This record gives sequence, C-alpha cells and structure tokens, in this order.
Amino acid sequence: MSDHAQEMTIGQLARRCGVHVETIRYYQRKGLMRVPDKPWGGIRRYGEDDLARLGFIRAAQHLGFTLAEIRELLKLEDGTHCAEAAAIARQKLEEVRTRIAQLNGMAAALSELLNACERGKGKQRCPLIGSLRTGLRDTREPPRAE
Amino acid sequence: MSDHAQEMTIGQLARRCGVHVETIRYYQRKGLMRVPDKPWGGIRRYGEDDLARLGFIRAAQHLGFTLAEIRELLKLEDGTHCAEAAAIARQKLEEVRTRIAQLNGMAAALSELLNACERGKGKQRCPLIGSLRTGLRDTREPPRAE
DNA sequence: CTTGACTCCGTACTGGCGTACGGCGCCAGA
DNA sequence: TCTGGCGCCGTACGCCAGTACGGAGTCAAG
Repeated sequence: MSDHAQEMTIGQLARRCGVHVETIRYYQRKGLMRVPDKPWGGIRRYGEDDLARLGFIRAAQHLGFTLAEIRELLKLEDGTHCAEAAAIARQKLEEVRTRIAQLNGMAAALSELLNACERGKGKQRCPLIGSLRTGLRDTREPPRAE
Repeated sequence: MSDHAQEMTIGQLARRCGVHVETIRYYQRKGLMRVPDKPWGGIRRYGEDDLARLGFIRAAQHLGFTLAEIRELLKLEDGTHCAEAAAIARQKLEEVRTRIAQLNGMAAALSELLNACERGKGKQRCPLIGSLRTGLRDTREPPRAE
C-alpha cells in the first residue's frame, strides 16, 4: 500500500485529487505545495504526503479560507499550535458572518421589491426601477405628493 | 436650483455622489454612463440626469447587481418593463440565497471546529488542523481506534 | 502672466484563483 | 527508431470593479 508512495507524477496526483495540473503548479508557486526534486531523470515524483497536503488545502478552501490564509494554517500543520489556528478561524468566521449579514440585507430588499412588483402588476410604473431611481430610500411608499 | 443643471464638471459630479472621478470614467467605458460632448471648450459638463443615473447604479450595486446586470436594468429605466426587471431581480435573489447557504455552511463548520478547539484546550492535537488533515470528514469524533 | 487645480485620455496595475499557451525534454510502446 | 503523451518551465491571459499613473490641455484666481 505504501510501496508506491513516491511513485506519483504530477498528473496522477492531480487526477487523484480532482485538481488540474496547473493548479498544483500554481500552489507550488504560491508556496503552498513543495516542489520535489527530480531523483531519477527529469520527472518529479509525489507521495502520499503531497496528496494529504492537497486535501488539506481543498478542505480549507471549503471553509472559505484564501490561499494566503491556508499558507498560514499549513505552518501550524503539526497540530501543536491550536490557539493560533483557532485565532485565524475565528477571524474567518467573523468575515463570513459579516458577509452573510450583507447578503441577508440584499435578499430582504430584493424580495421586498419583488413583492411590490407583484402587488403593482399591471400598473405602468415598476416599483423596482422606481426605487433604484430614487436611491432605494422608499421601498413601499412612493412619495406621491398629492 | 436647476439653473446650473448642466454646470457640473466630472469632479463635482463625483463629489456629489461620493464616487471617484475614475469610477465615473470606468462606468463610461463600460457603457453605463453617457459621455457628454464638450460644448464650450474642452471640458465636459454633467447634469442632474447624470447624477440620477449614478445614484441608480450605486443603489443597484447595494442590491448585489453586477455592472453588467445594471446595464440591463438601465435599459428598462423608463419603468414600463416591470416583468423584465423583476426577472433579473428574481435571478439575483436566487444567487444571493445560494451564496448565503454556502456561507452558512462555512460558518457552521467553522464554529463547530472552534468549539472543538475550545473543548480540547490543552491537548496536544488541534481539532481544527486535524479535521483539515483528514479532509473535514470527522468534525467531532476523532477516530481513535482504541 | 503665472500658478495651481482640475480635466482629458490612454494605459497599466491591483487582488484572488486559477487557465491557457508555447517550446522544449523525456520516456514507453509499437 | 519514431511517435504520442506527459512533464517542465515561464509567461500571459481571464474575470470584476475599480485604482493609479502620467503627460497634455484648460480654466480661474491671484
């Protein structure tokens, strides 16, 4: 099982991780993956540790970390710096929550405008467009000074 | 108040909208803002309609629309195409909700991992790092075959 | 008249995450 | 031996929404 540990080419590594070759090279340029030296003639070989590292990177990306942050997390890979890792994760959680709040605001405004469009169907003036024109100030009560 | 309607320079327009001059030029290049012709010698003048258009763009941005989408919305600016505008908004709302769901997943995973780090404080192995290494499969129960 | 602020216009750069391209080397199978 | 497919390496390009820069023109005040 571990006999062919150092037997992978970059293409095989890529295929096993569902990643493009160029992506691995990009991670190498960014300092996230090591560049193994070429032992027997011209072609670099990759092992299970590289596979694991790639998995680490992909998993961290699913949590929303940027590659720069993942590089920091990888420095703590031995698992003995839990506080540092947790600090990075706490900051990321803050960012994610901030973004969620922003998006919730957008979704609320959009659905309210869509409701107004639904209610006023058939009228000549679109409430959505109208609200954009007046700068989103008045979503539900168009200021008809009458 | 409306005497100096055509009296604004691009810098004044920018200041009144809280936008950089270069941003307006960028919108012009993208076809979102018109480029007025220069009447009396070399300097283009902008009016209240340009101000309104800029406000429309900023308001739409707050709703999460991209500039390409805003260009489409601006084509419906007369307010007589409510169905088309609503269709664009519905799609955007879908996108926003999808993104919110993604981010909620991230936030949930992150806070769970942070809880695990808190619980296991003092231990030598960081659960956050450990989960990344094993590919995020096991968040709460490290598989100690004991 | 000069100075300083502003405008005009084109071009290049930012950040985040890759993708694409092109010329070369190397190696295995037919 | 030849050929096709990878691997190697550097560079450029893609998106998006701007930002920065630089030289030239113009305009108003001092």
